Amino acid sequence: MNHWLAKSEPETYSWSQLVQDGQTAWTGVRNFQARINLRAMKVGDQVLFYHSGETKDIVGIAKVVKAAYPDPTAKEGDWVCVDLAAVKPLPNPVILATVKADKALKDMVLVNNSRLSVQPVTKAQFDHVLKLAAG
DNA sequence: GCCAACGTTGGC
DNA sequence: GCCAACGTTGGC
Repeated sequence: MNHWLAKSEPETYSWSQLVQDGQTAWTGVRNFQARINLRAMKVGDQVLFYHSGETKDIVGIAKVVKAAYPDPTAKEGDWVCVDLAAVKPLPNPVILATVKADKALKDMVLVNNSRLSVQPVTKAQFDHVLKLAAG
């Protein structure tokens, strides 16, 4: 199983929206690097849900419920999306400053390339974030 | 509100 | 095919 981090501005699509919807099509990704990651996603992979902008924190865990398929919102170009479902919120959201300050997470893509909207996360990083979130 | 980082576009 | 200019994103 692989682990990922998906980024969204709360104003655009928030974690609470995902919880309310149960699951959603993760559309609108128009970035080559992110597309590679989308295509590598398998059903059952776990995804950290990160809010950029106001709060800048990892707030919940989602999972892939449908692997990459053509993005219906793409007018042109070979873009894909996946379906994500909410799994559970983190007991304590992990803010970006905490991630940055933690040596175990210094290689996270979130730290080094925060603009990438779909990022790979190692199992060690994933587990560490969960540990931080547990308090 | 500013600026750094990154991606994309367009002229050559 | 290179690179400058520009637009966008996101952290501060």
